[in-house]
Amino acid sequence: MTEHSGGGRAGGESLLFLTDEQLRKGIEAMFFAYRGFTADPDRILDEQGYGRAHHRALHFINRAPGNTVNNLLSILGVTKQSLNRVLRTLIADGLVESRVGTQDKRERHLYLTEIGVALEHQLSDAQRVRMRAAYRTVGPQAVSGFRQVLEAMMDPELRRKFNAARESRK
Amino acid sequence: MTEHSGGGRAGGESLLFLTDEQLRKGIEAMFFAYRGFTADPDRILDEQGYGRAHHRALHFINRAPGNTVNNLLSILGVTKQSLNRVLRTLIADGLVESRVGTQDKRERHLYLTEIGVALEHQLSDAQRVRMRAAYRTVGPQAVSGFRQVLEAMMDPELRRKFNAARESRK
DNA sequence: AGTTTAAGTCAGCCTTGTTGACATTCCAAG
DNA sequence: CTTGGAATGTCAACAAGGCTGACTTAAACT
Repeated sequence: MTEHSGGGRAGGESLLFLTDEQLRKGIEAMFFAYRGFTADPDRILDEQGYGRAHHRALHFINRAPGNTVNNLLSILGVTKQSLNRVLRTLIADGLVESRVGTQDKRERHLYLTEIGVALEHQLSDAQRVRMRAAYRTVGPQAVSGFRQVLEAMMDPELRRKFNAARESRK
Repeated sequence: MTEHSGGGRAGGESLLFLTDEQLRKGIEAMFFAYRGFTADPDRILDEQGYGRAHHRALHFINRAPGNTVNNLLSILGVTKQSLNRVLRTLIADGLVESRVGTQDKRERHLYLTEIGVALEHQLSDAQRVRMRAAYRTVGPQAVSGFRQVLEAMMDPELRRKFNAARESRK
């Protein structure tokens, strides 16, 4: 079952980076880094009485204003009941606006209000501060590798969506 | 509030990798990649009636057998009540053994049993398959960058623990 | 006219996190 | 030897945020 890589079968270049031990370290690093990655926004969210789910909604509404609920659901990968609970509070609190579609009136298009944008900026600024510091520390080449590995780890369907967004925003 | 990087102030090398847009893409990539990263073990855990919390406990007990509960708590960053609930089921199911300390009998040292090891392997194998595929796709240099960025994003205290483990296992 | 789709809602369940209170056991310092 | 504090474990209660299932409404498609 366990595929033991590295060791004997190096070709032109060393495959030592594929040993189980190296992969295990990568797994742990991913766990610890994700914690650091969410720590700062989590603190802000907590003060405002929101959670990580609200942050995700704000992020993706901000990224693609006017997106429909269904679209958001497929990006976030949660049920509509779960998303709706979050969306309802954001709309009630005046951070998100839900507009009836002009083409198809069944659809609701989501937009951040002014104060929604303000909170989203506060959250993403906090997150970017950490990420910018990390990026600066390691330099552009390491960052390029980072992004390559992350993309390769995504589910293909999500990678498609991820790169589609890249297209539309240049 | 927003710190606009990139654009004008490039020195010797381009700082375009530090623009808000690049950082935002990094944040999203992290979100999607983490989902892919946990997807495979999550499926296995679900079949067995366990959750991600059980996986984390199994992982870190396996990594450092004989670790105390307190130590595990500080690594996982949860409350003892939360960990205990998970630990109790794992012990009841015979996946984890809790031995009273010989030096200090208040401490409990945690070990995986044979079937605990078996499940841990099943889980980490699934996770490694995806990571190995990603690593192979992008090559050793990208992997090195990946690891550098992850380490730089961790909280310093956790980075210390992370690297301490590297020491002890070579 | 009938079916499908988008969205929303209600109810109930689960996991996994949290606090707070409390008991036990044991080490170590006075 | 006693007592304070540390390590562990447990109970109860709660919240966030997932989930399923059932059902409504409105609009669009066929």
